[in-house]
Amino acid sequence: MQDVADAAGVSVGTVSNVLNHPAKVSPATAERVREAISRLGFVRNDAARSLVSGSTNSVGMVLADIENSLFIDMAHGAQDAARAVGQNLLLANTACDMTLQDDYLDLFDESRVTGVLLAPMEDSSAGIARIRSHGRQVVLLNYAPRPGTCCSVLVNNEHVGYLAARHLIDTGRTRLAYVVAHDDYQPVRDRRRGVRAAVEEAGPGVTLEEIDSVGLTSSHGHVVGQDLARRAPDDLPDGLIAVTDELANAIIHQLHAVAGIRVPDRVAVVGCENNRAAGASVVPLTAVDMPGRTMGQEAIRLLMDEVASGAQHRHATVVLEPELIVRASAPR
Amino acid sequence: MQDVADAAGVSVGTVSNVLNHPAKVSPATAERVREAISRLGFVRNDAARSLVSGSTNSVGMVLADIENSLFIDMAHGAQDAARAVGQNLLLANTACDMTLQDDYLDLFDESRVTGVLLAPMEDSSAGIARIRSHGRQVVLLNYAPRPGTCCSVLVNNEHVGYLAARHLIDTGRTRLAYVVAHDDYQPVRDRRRGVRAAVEEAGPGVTLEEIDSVGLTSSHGHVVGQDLARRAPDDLPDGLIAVTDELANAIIHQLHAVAGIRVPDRVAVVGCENNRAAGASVVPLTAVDMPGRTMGQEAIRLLMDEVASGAQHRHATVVLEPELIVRASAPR
DNA sequence: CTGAAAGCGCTTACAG
DNA sequence: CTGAAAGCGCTTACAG
Repeated sequence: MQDVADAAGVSVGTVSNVLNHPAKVSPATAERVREAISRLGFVRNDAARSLVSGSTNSVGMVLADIENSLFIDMAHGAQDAARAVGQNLLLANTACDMTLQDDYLDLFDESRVTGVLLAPMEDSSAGIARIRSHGRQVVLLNYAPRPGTCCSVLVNNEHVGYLAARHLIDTGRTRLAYVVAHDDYQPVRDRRRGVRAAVEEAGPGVTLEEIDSVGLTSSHGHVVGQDLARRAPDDLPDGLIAVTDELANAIIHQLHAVAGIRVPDRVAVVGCENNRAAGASVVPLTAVDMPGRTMGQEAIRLLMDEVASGAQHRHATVVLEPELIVRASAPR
Repeated sequence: MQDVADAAGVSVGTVSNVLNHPAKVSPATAERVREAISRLGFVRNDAARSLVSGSTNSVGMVLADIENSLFIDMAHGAQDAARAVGQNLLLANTACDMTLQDDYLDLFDESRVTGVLLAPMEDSSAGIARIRSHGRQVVLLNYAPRPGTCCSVLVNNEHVGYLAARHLIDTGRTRLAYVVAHDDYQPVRDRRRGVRAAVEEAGPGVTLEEIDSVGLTSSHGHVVGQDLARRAPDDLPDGLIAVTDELANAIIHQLHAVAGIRVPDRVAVVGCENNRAAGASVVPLTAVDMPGRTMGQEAIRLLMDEVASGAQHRHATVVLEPELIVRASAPR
């Protein structure tokens, strides 16, 4: 910066002003300074800048699973909203590793980002409390915070489960099964509640069986599908809800393509996320859609609200409603 | 930091030493300092730190399309390799927007990251040259740089096309079609060359038709599929290569599920990326696999090499070989 | 082993 | 409108 100042025959204060407060500088001087900047290839040092100002123009977003299109959607929405308010969005993927998650929270904390968006897979109260205690703002996505600890954007996951089960019941299915795993993951737990509520509401004509899967991914779904395929025909459910799309698709594959148990004729299947792959599967998947983009946008809005209002900020929770997307695996 | 020093009854220099060079501090003092740090919730200011040291512990990665599992794989590989050398990986998604890409390149440049990994969709020489001229190291992924301008990690995309076509020819298909779009995207162009080479090599018994699609996504594939389905049976190719998996899956869907033209019996189909969705489609997709994780790892390796060797660094290009994954859409 | 001091590259009142 | 100076929070030789 001193070099630029020398080259333009001004002081560093003036160079700083043309960069930050152009109105304070005469046009002629500004022009000379700009010319010097580009001639010398000067790049403002962000570290020094944020050291003085105490803040940055970046929002950090920590995602538990960048493979999952829901998380990608949240990142997209957040990115759009962040840019609209002049913030850059920096992404970090923890791959469900809590140590990594803590590292990234600390990294963003140390680098004094404007704030942090966190979409975790496990309770993260400790990490949140840690960086909040340093004054770093955090908004939680898709995971309810301890009451009053921070802002959050949630989907009504109970309603996700409810919509899925209700659709099956409304289309005449009476023997429902709910395939679930990873019950310590809050959204999963909530969906179960909704499934149960819909079944109870339907009365004694509808039964619910809960099938525990070892995990939430394709390979786990294949196992569940194989088990189901080995059952006596009378033991088969006629409507199945899988807590993730990936699970649903794998089960459909085993049932429909491998074992010849027609979907949806014999078993109708509903997924719970409406991931990118939902429409592309063997039998296009009926699924309850999670509004990822909107979640990301809302999260940025809450974060900027909090940053702007300072001490008088009140934490808020935004709960978005899911929507059923009907496809072939469980038609109308 | 001064607060910590006061609380522990030492100077700030000593506090800095327990953080950075614990060996230089007596155990008792160090303990007192650590206690003060945690009691006061002190967080080291990264900006000040990097202002002094002139560098950071973060690598920035700019991705053109976070929706594409190839890019996600590259991020994963890079993340693993980065952590192994004590670097954090910061991700930025440009959603194929070159303005955004330039913004993020500049952001990482200004924040003095250790280096930048860039996986673009278009020629990015200008941006690369700009930040390289400031001494910022860049490694290009999946896009060949102007010769001698930076390190890069590529896949032999010509061989991708070759493997796809060759597999169809080897399994007895003689009327090949290659569905392509976005020919200004280097990997796409390279794949075409490979397809042509395999067909020429096969001699006059094998023909190749090139079908121009408007774009690379599902909706474009549906259009191509519909057009094909309307053809007279004799006009149909018996082997089809789509330049992306997404295109391939959409075409299969139209042909097989909608129009009743059996895949692979009537038309065998091969995709060119082996994306996450490849195995989950109506007819599981035979595809040429791009080694995304390895690409990310190699990119970090090249970057750290360059950082370590300074002026005497020679740019290198790592070319990884693709591999054919045979599934039902084009069996052995 | 510990402390005092310089300096990293900026921004921001404050004079002029 | 412009310049000189202080200070942001650290790290790093250098004395002691």
